[in-house]
Amino acid sequence: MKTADPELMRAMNRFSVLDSIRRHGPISRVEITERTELSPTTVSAITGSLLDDGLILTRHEGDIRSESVRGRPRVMLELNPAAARVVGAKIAANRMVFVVTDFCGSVLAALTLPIRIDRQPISVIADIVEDGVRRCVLDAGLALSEIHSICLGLPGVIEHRSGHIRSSPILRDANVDFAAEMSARLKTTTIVESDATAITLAHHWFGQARDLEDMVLVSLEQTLGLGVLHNNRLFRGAGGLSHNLGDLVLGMSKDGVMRLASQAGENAILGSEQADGRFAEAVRLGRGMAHAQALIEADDSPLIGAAIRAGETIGFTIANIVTLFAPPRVIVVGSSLALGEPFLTSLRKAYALAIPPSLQDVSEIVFDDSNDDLWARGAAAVALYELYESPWNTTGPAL
Amino acid sequence: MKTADPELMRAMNRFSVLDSIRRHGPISRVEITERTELSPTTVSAITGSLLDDGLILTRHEGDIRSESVRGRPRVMLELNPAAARVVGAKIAANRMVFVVTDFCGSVLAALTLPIRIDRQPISVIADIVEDGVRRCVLDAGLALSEIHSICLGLPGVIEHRSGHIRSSPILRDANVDFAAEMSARLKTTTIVESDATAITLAHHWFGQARDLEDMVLVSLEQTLGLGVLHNNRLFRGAGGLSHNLGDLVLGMSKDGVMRLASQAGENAILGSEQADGRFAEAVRLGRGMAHAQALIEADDSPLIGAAIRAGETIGFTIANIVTLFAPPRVIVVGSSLALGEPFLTSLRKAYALAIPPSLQDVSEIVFDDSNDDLWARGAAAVALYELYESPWNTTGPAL
DNA sequence: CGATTTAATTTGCGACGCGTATTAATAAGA
DNA sequence: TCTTATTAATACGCGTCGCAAATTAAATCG
Repeated sequence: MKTADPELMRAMNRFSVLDSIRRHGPISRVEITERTELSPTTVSAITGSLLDDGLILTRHEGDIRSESVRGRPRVMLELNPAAARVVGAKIAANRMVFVVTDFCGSVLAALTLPIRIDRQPISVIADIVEDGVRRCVLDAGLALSEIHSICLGLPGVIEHRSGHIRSSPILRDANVDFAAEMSARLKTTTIVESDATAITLAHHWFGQARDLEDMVLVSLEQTLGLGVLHNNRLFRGAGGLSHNLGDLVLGMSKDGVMRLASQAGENAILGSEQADGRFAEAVRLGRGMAHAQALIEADDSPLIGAAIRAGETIGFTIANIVTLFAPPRVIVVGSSLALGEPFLTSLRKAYALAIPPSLQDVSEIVFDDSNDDLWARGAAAVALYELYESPWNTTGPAL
Repeated sequence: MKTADPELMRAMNRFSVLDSIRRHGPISRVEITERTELSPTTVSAITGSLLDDGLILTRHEGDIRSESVRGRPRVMLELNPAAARVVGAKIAANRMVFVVTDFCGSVLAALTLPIRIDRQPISVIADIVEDGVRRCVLDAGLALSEIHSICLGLPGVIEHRSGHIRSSPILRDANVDFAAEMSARLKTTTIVESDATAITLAHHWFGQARDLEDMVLVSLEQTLGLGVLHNNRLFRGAGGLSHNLGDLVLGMSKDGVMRLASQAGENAILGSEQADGRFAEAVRLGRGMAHAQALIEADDSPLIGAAIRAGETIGFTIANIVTLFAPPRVIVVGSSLALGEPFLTSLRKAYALAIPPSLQDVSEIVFDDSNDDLWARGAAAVALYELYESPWNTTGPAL
């Protein structure tokens, strides 16, 4: 077990303060005191040290309640955007999205590469990723040496702690130490993370879960992913292993197992339409969902049927997830949301049927169709999170 | 967020030391130093305070390596059994089991009431439970006032934090504040917990998960439960809600949802045999599994078929759990294990098929058919755990 | 019996968080 | 304009913690 010494105590409170500043914009010391329940003294000491380290800035203007308030005005504190920069990336089968963000998580530069990397050997993919990172950093007017760390989000079973990709639908190889590979290439600390986990943190920081400390996110893309926020922290399986919803088994028959991915994955839904040559081509190029959307609006009944079936399956799967994690909110994201009403309605209906009565009021389902940038930004947030947890001068009694 | 002050620090380290002593029997201070990575000074201070509080005892004999070792002999420390007593209970549909344990978790008295309480109103059940607790305490030669706290383990959806039973297959009523009810009746702190969670802690403390800090347990009784140990702690859903495996949905049809409980619950398996009057009677009296075992050994093919189907379903459900939690070990417990080879073989086979290749080596499955006492002891362990976390004299700098 | 070895405690130090008192910076009132 | 009231932030002193080094305790070995 981790041993508790003053240093840990300091680190915890420092994180607590830093997190308050991040979450609640420009914020005064008094308000931090209230939020963290730390004493004014401690807050003052910690913010002082954060200021010394250049992680935060003061601002004298922004006190909202400045009109007709008597005493000394509050000095507002905010993150120093220039304190560090990180790169976040979303790596998917048919595209990569890179962003460079500052210390606040604001995007400085974004780059989308619509490249189909599906099942290329690892070296090819690493080449493309390396290139993307370098270009995006350049676009931001920075040098790679100015980047503190990089986080790559990709689908599959990721072992965050060790940086290994145990398996990913977009890779040919299995069990690759991708973090080490990319760290060596870019000479910058690189971590890998499940894309679903990344977007989960993105929603916690910037999106629909800012107000929550527990939450579950289901991502419906070519791969089906799951992210869990538990007690304000990302919950990963034992050993830091990420979840992979698509691997869930729905049932068994003589021929083998029926997995969720084969029932409600993007390919499964669109696959029902593969007869049409133009459509298949669109799918291959990553435009499948856009096409599907058009077809559904034109009342393409086989596709609508597939969407309804998928929605039903996802619906009760979400109910199962709620049974296990009891989160107050489930956020559903991903390209499959483009299937529109037939899909969503059947999902909601199936969920309502499947959720056990005793959990009926526990969870609300929310849909969110943010763009790819948010995913990449989530990856960046993962990198920032690790930074926040151990701000370089962890020890720093002023001086 | 919890604010970190010296008190928290001390509490953490105190717990760490106490836990070392609990786990590793009589243990010397040096060894605690090694295990906890605390400094000898700190260990000495904390053990001193624990000794003052009467939570631990010294023992001068038990140094194993005492022969032909030069220096000053180690003084062994161990829990003081008399430091506190708690009651643990397992409440099931057709029986209740109570135990009184000492501070080490050793059973001082056990009491089994083979009473069918299925779906009685809450007041009736509370009466029986109250009676059972009182009798068991008496059997241990104690008075209720000497009991520090009580933990009741029962199936269903339990909200541990608030003490509410949101729903339980053995209760007629839903959303009962059972902890408050029993606390008032017994005038002793009473907590409620999912039975699966209780047995999970039992295995962590006394059983097949002593060496692990992550683990998942699946309980197959009349109800299907799940317990998760994550990072040496019990993992409960958001809000302290326990999991209830039986509510998991396997699929949907026009008539409604198909839940795991209806496919692989004890009643579902034995239900296939209800034609036989004698057998139905046995089931009603809680001897169903014993009978089933006999029938299976006598090659009762419909029942064997049911067992195989149930095993298959449980098998891939476990694979799904592993996909989500990636525990190094899954412990399967509960009366359904009595179905024997047909059941276990089909479970293993289904699991092997269903587990995603990338997780093949992650988890091992272990079966355990401990008796009911262990369940009740697990409940007692839950009570003790909360005691350990805040040993009364939380503040106590020697003096 | 003294030297040696290992265990446990004592001592001195630096860091932390907190409570109280103090200083800083503003608005309202005379 | 000057004073007072009010609120924000800091300085100081206290008690606790954990740790490293020194010291004491208790055994074995020659």
